[in-house]
Formats: sequence, C-alpha cells, structure tokens
Amino acid sequence: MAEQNTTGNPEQGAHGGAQGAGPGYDPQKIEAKWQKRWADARVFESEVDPSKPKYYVLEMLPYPSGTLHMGHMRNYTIGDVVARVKRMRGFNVLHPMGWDAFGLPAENAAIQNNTHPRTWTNKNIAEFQRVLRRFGFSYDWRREISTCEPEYYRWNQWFFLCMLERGLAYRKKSRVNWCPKCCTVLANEQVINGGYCWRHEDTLVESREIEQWFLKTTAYADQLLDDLKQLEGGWPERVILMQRNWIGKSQGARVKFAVADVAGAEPIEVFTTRIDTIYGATAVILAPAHPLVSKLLDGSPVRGEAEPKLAKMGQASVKTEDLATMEKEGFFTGRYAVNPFSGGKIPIWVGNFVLMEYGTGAIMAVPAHDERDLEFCRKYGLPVRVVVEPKEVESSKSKVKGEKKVAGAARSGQEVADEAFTDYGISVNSGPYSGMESETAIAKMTAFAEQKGFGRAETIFRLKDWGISRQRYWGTPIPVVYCAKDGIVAVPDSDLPVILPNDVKLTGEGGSPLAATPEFVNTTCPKCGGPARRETDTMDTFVDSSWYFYRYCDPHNDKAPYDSAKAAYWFPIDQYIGGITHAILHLLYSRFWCKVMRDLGLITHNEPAARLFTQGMVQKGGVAMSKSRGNVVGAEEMAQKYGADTGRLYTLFAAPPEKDLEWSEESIEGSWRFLNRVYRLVDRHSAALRGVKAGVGKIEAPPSKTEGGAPGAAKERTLLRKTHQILRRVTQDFETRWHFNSAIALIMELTNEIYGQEPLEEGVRPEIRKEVLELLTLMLAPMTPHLAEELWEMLGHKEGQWTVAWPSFSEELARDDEVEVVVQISGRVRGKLKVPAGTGEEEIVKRAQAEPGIEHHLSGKRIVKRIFVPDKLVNLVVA
RNA sequence: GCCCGGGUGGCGGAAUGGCAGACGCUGAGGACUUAAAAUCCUCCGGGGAUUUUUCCUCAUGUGGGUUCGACUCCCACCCCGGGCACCA
Repeated sequence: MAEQNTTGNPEQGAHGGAQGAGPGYDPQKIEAKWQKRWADARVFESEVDPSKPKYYVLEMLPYPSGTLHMGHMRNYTIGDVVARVKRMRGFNVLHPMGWDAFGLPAENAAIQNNTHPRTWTNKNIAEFQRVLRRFGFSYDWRREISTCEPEYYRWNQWFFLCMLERGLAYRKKSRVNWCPKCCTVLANEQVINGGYCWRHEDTLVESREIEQWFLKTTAYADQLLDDLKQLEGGWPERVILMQRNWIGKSQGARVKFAVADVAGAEPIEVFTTRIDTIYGATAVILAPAHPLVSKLLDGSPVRGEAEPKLAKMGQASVKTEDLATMEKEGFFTGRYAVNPFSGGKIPIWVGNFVLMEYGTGAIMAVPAHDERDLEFCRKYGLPVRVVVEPKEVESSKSKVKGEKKVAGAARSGQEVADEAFTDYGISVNSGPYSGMESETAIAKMTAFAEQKGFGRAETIFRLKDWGISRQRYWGTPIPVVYCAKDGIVAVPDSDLPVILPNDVKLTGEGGSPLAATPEFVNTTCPKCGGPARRETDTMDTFVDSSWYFYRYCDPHNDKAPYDSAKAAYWFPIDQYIGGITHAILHLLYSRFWCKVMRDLGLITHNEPAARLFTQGMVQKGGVAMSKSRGNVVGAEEMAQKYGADTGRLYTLFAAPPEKDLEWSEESIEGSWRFLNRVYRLVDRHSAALRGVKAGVGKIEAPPSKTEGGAPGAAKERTLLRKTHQILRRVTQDFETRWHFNSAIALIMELTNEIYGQEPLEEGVRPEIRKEVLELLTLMLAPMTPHLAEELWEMLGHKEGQWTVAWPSFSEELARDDEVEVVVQISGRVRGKLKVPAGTGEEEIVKRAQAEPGIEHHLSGKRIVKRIFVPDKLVNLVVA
C-alpha cells in the first residue's frame, strides 16, 4: 500500500485506497467522516432567531424519479455554496429540501411494474436522499417534506376550501386539453410545441369538454403583472418578460355593433385595441364557436351553404402549431352590422382565425391596418379602407417602407397595396376624428362610445384561470362531495384530510381510478347526512409546489399550514434557484398562491422570492441530460469514482452557473488532480504546523525587509500579498457576482504560487505558512467542504471549520509595493515599467522616455497628449 | 414575424473602457523511474523578421462609429440558441 501514497488514480480512492489508511487523498473516507460530524453537531439545523439576520436559500424541489444525475447536482451545489458562504458570513441560514412526490410518472410506473405509486415513490425518495446526503449538501433534514403525505396535502385541501369559500375556486364545464396517453386533462401551460403533451412530446393533445375545477388566477392578473416590477433586479429579466407576456395584458375597448335588418337581434360585441381604426372596418368577424352564429344564420338567405362550412370548421384540428400557419377560412352569414361611428353597413362573417377564448370572440376587420384582417379580406374580396396615415416621413428607411404603403393609399378608401399599416399615425377618413393622432383618437372615440352607450374601455388578459382537476389517482383529492339535495358541499375542515385511499385498482385505462373505487366515492353529505358522492378528481401537482417553501418554515404543524410568525421571519426567500423550465408555470402559480395567502391574512408580503437564479443545464453531447436520451452521468457514480467534492468542484468550475455546461470526462480529471494537489500541499506541511499558534488574521502587517535579517522576507511578503489579493477577489466573486468558476481559477492560481515558492520552510516562518494554508482551505470550504474540513483538522484545529467565519482580507497585506506600468505610444503597448507603487506621472513619463525599446517610437515626434492611470498605464500620444 | 440571450485559441472559459486568451482540458518536450502510472517543471492563437536574447504585425462573428485607448460603449448586418406567436 505504501507505494500508493501519492496515487492520483481516482479508482484507488474508491476501492483499495480506502482501507489502506495511507496518507493520500481519500474522498470516500473523508466525506463520510465529515458528514457524520456535521450531523452529530447539527450544524445545518436552524431555528427562528430574531437576533440574527436570516437568509433563506432554496433550490427547487425535485420530482423523485429516475436517477439523480449531475444536472441535478449542479443546481444543488450552487445553492449549497450560497448557503455555506452566507453561514460563514454570520447569517441564520434556512436551507431545506423536500420531494415533489405526487404525479403521473409514479402512477405510470406503478402500472408498469405492478406496484403501488407510494411504494415506488418512497423507494425513489430514499434513493434520492441517500445520494443528496452523499454529496454533503447543508440541508436541515428535519424540515424535509414529501407532498404525497397526508400531513402535507391536507393543507392543499385546506387552501382549496379557503378559495372555494372566497369564490376563488369554482367549477365550470370547459373545453380542455386532453392527453390520450396521460388520460387526463392538461393545463394550457402543459401543452407544448404547439399542441403536444409536455410529458409525451410525440402525443397530440385532443380537445374535450368536461366539468373542471378552476382557481381564479385571473382575479390576480393585475397584481401578478404589476408586482413584477418589485422583482426587477432580483429576477432574471427574461423570466419577468416571459411572465409579462404570459399574462398578456391588453388595453382597448369593447364596442357593440348592432345587427341590421333583424328585429330584436342581439348586438355583436367586439374587442379592439385600435378603436381609432373603426372607420376602416369593412367586416365584423365572429369565431366559429360564437353563440350568435347560429342565431344569425337562422333565416339567413345564405344559411344553406353556410351551415356545412361552419360544421367543417368545428372539427378543425386543435394543433396550435397549425393555427399560426393555417389558411384563413371564412364565410358570409348573409347579415350586416352597423358601424356605430359611421352608421355604415358592413357584412358579418365567420372566420376560423378568430378565437372564441380571447376577447369577445368577435372582431371588427380593419384590413388596411391589421395584417391578419388584410389577408382575410383580400382572400374574400372585401374592401380595404385606409383610415390612418403615417406621420411625416422622417427617415429614409421608413420612406422606402412608407412608399409601398402610401402609394396606393388614395384618400378615397380604395384598395391599398401590399402591407397593412399597423403603427400609430394620423387619422384620415374618420369623420370628426380625421387629423387626430392615433393616441388622441383612441381616447376621444372610447369616450364617445361610452357616452353613447355602445362601448367602453376594457382591459383583457391572455392569462386564464388555472384548471386544477386531474382524472388521476396519485394526487391530492379535491375535498368536496356531491349531494343530491345540497349540491356541491365542501368537506368541513374538521374532516380533513380527505385521505387518498391506498387500495385502488390502477389500470391506466381512461377515467379516474378513484371513480372506480366505491369505498372512496360513496360517503355521506356533511350537511344533511344523506348519501353523497365524493369528487374523484385530484389536484394538479403544481398546487403542491405552489406553497411548499412555506411549509419548510414549520413542517410539522398540524394546526395550520404554517405558523405565520415563522413565515414572517424567514420570508421572502432570499435566493431561489432552479431551471428556466419553470419560468412560467411554477413561478406564476407560486406568486398567485402567495397573494391568496396574503389575502387570507397568513402573511404580509406580496412576493414569495426576492431573488431568482436560473442555472444552466448540464448537457452531454449537446443535449440536456435525461434518462430517455440515455446520456446521464449518474451522481452516485461520480461520488464513487472521484468523491463528492470533485463532482461539486467540477460543476462549479466548468462554466459560469447561468450557462449550459457540456460534461467532459477529461475535464473532471483536472478537478480531481487539483484537489489532490491541494491535499498533498497541506499534507506536506501539516506535521510541522499543527502545533503552531497563529493562523487566520493573526498576521496583520507585512514583515519588514529587515525582519530577523531573514533572506526570505521578500518571499514571505510575496506569499502573503498573493494570498490576500486572491482572498479579496474570491470574496468578491462569491458575494457580488457568483463567479464560482473564476473564484476556483484564483484558488488554483494561489496553489500554483505556493508550489512555486516551495520549499516554504526556507525563508517563510511557520506562522506565515500556516496563515497562507489556512486561508486556502477556508476559501475552498463552501465548494469542497469535506476536503476543506479535513485539511483544517490536519493543520491542527480541534474545532470544525463550520465554527469559523469567512476570513477578511487585509488591504495592508494585499498592497503591491511594486507595480508594472504599461507604456503605450498612441494607444499601442510598447513597453512595461517596473516601478514602486504610487510613482507619480512625471517620474513615469521620464522613465518611459528613457526606456530603450521605446525611444525609437518617440524619436522625431512630438508628444501632443498624455494619459496617465496611476499604477497602471501611461499613454503618450504622438503626432 | 416579434421578444430575449450568445458568437473570444484545438476545447471549457477569463478579462470595473487600460498588457486579449487568466485558470483548466487536450497536445508537445523535459525531470524522476529498469519501465509504466502518478508527480514536478517548461512550451502551446496566426503571420513575419531576427541564428539566441528579442521585435514587428494581424486577431475577440462582419462592417462602420465614439475614444488617447474598445472583447467591453453606439449603429447596421450575419450566424447560433431560447421564448412567444392568427391574442384583435
């Protein structure tokens, strides 16, 4: 075994080396040792403590399926570094972990393997937990939650009832997205790539109509939008933007068009953001599903030919992918509408591009100023009437474009050429509004419509209410019963939780498994005591993850979801970390839930997370790691081969945290080598330094040149200077910018410097050697905590490193006494000068001019200007 | 189509408007070794001049601009990645 002392073969650590007790770096042994010490000392357990500043750092909770791979570990490593740095900085850190344990894969796996979703889930949780512990993440495991436990989901039910009581939860029949593979309803957000299931990317989503439970997210649309402002600076701009687009606020007006020549006909309401273009409306177009369509066709002269067309549209594909490119189709209803402004009669059409779900399901077509309308009207020969003209043609660029548009735009409202002019401009051909700027016209015309009672200003949102019903087993039962006498009855609080029965047949064949379980379905009405049926839908799992981080504050509370006082201490989350994939769904629902809880009086803040960080993916072969692609690098495998610290270091070093990272087996070897290098360095010196009384912060001033007359005084100064300079920069990288990769580069640089000064015993006093090596281990502590602890102990410390604060650097020691000043001639580097720090401009210029390599650049020329940056650069501009 | 990111050596990536390529990987050479592994040291963007030392020059997607000085700021364009997309 002796010859293996310095082995760098990672396999040795895992196998032979571990039992050998040789002095080499043995991560298996070291990591187990320190994980136990931390657990015994309860280092990561935290409680409410108003005397200390708090810091809540959280990584998005995982869905426990498949294997934990390095993609997961990157996320947790970033969070762990932040948690450990903040802890070293004196914060009371809350850093919890839990399991998003409900969901379809468990149910599918159970069907496939003939087991129970709970068995499958708990097995995975045990597995995940073991691997996370193996990586030494600083979680307070006492706070672990699992969303499939009744202790947790009971509060989903409780929140649901609160919302039901307040009208925020309601039931309605609605057209839904149905995935034939999941056999369940999907939220809009779960339909991806223009019509495919988010879990089964090859499965086209169908459209069905079912009774569903909804949560009224739209009641908070304005707040969800407005409060995004509070997140600016703390959340990535693009996430804010994606949410803003998703909410899709649109300000405009609702305008009624009366139907001509039909006695008692209901007027058609349209929504428009451009009421100023109404004089240019040449048709009113209804969505095929609009309820007025059949009434208009009733008795219409064209009824015969129109009805088959309507029927055909009704069964058109639901692929939203096609929607964008689909040919616009439509037909005339035989009826006319009256333009409330001009009094003119325009035809009423039905068009497949008009969406029933958006606005009023009807539009006015203004072909001259809307591209879609233009396309439609062209196709069917409807007239195009120009009512807005560009303001003065300012630039040559817009002239080119403008020419095209304005060319045919004769004032008469004849056919215009080519493109619709959709910008704001000046109204023309618009009765009394002609000559007004678009903004003015919009305001005046909206006011007029309001005054006359045929319209009003209106704001609409793209955001829809959140459909939470799932016809599946493995989720939170929705706590209501249906009674023949009393209708929909809420399960009283005292009867919560409505327990998800264990004994259920899972077949995977359509419909809800709960509905086929009579023991669950048949119950009594809480109101009248008569027979009743339970709701058999379960909740979308996004409900679970919408508030789980509050439960971490108070995970065992059986009287309330959490104690408000505890939440008030810990919230908002100071740093939330997760993938960009959750930029809309999870984060929007969480924000909604927060606002509901605030209105319930549970909390007082508006937003759950002050800062959000979206880390990049870990890829292999250019694509994200996933089990289905078969390109995962297993976390446990890494821990066995190199140890957790190497795995952690590599994911931090290989790329900045926000960027995607391409996994490289060769590069991780580099991280492994580096840790070995550090280990050997400290190991070599530890015996001599163990008893030395000195260490961090004890050295405050640089040793003077003459100190002890030692020839190594310069060496000591160099070492101390480098160490403190790097400590300063590493501190910045951790605190202000999360540049973990460059922090590691700096620590490597320091290690190289120390190696370069070996043997340190020659000329460097023990207390200085000790200070330098201690700072090195402390800088590594947040990233490779096990190794750092081990080295700290090797240097003679009885108390764990967790008791030590982040070191502060000494400006005095970091100061350069000699600097290299760059000499530029007319902006080009021509030389460098070594001068004492703080040398003045005159002196530098004098020396620069005397420099041999520089002379010839100056000869025969006149210096017309000079720029001087102290201790950095001098630039002589010559003519 | 609209809105965000991003283009730097063979590769991953560094650079408050001030020496482009830190640090690592790969590769080459050397030391140690009987040998290999490991370790330690040196070199490693292109072109040119100089027999060494060294010097010049081009170079951060392309083209302009601002500046004493631009990877960094401004304008236009090209390419790659992502999001949204008949939203009236």
